[in-house]
Amino acid sequence: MSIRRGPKIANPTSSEASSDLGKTIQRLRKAYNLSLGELSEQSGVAKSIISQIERNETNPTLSTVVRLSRALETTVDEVLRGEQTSLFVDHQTKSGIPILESQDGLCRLAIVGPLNLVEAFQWYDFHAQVGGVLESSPHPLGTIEHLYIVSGELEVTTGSETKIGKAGEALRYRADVTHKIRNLGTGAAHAVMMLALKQFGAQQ
Amino acid sequence: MSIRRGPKIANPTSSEASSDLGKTIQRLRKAYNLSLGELSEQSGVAKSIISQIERNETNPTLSTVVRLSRALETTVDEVLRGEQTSLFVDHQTKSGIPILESQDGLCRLAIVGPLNLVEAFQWYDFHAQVGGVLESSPHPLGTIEHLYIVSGELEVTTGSETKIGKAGEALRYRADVTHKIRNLGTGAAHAVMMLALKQFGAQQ
DNA sequence: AACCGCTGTTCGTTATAAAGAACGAAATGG
DNA sequence: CCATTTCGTTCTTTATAACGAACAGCGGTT
Repeated sequence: MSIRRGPKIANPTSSEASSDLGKTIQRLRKAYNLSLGELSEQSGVAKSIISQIERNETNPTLSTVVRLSRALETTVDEVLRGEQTSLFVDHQTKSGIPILESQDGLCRLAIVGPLNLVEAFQWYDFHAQVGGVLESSPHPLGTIEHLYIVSGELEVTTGSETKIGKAGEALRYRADVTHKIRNLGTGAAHAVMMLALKQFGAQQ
Repeated sequence: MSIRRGPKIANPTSSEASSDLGKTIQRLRKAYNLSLGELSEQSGVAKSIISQIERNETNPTLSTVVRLSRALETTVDEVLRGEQTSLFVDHQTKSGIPILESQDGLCRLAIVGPLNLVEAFQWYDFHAQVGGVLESSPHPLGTIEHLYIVSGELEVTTGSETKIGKAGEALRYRADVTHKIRNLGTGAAHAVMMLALKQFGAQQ
């Protein structure tokens, strides 16, 4: 147990690449709302292994990591560095990493639908508990955000304008400025968000 | 041998990540003029393994690839995609991959000196057989190239100007335009090249 | 309850990645 | 010419990554 071959590696199991891979993989998996089984199917990696990787109990093979990062629409390096990006949604950088929870822990964004999205559109599933606030820094110029409120009540502030939407309503607003989504209602809120980047089809 | 577990992987050994890692690793290693033993020492990976990796006879662990790509001053993704960058020297992208041989196979560039170079300077060892031509696309604006000819005779063309240097002479020219180094002499030529990026100390 | 479908975990097995030593082939040089 | 070094490869052994199946923990039905 003690005597190992590698004289350099401090820690036998954890991948030695400082930032724990596991947490990042898990964050991404959850951001896509995938279960271990689903990611296993998508990536071709046994779910038992994914489980172990997420808990840093194994030192995965390169091919395994490649398959996982492909299924998660990202690159190996991106997964490696773990980049919290510190903020919430930051898609400026393509293949940016969507993140799970807002700072207050009350909001949750998840990428919706099939993987392999085209660049121009991004779908999200948005959950906000009472009082939750999601603040996003500006997206690329021309980006429009569509918010379809499934249940609850949400207030959107973009620039200096503020609007309130109730269940069944849809809000549409520019997302190339700082914007906020707030749950001021009495219960949890659920919405579907679409981000349309400028390129083509800014409408619909 | 035949029945494998992974239903997805076509080829058991080769890392499944399309571009053969091995060739890239080897190209980088040779660009740094390292032997297997030396790279082994620098990276902490057994040289036998590096040998196998270079011949795509193994499916390396992530940590192994990380250690190698660190020692080779690059990133895992860079190594993965193999990116020939199609051209010869292309340092625009930091952590760019220096390449071994010119298209005609007659020139050879090798990074000189210790690893962990600072950004602003790059040292190369340059060998050109008779008739060899090294054509480089422009480096970042303001970059100046210094060529100290150790032996042989070289002709440098930068923009529209052409000069010839003999052994013991040094040429200095702008490298932010397409430039060519040609060995028109009767024997092989050997030179040391320094690339000075604009930032500070364009002279020295 | 017992029964599903789902989650994530653990277990047993097999193939193999990694290390180090040993090897043969060039290159060096005395 | 035969020793020495250095190169890359091959060999042997050990630890373990990956798999699939079996498992435990939960909600939700009938």
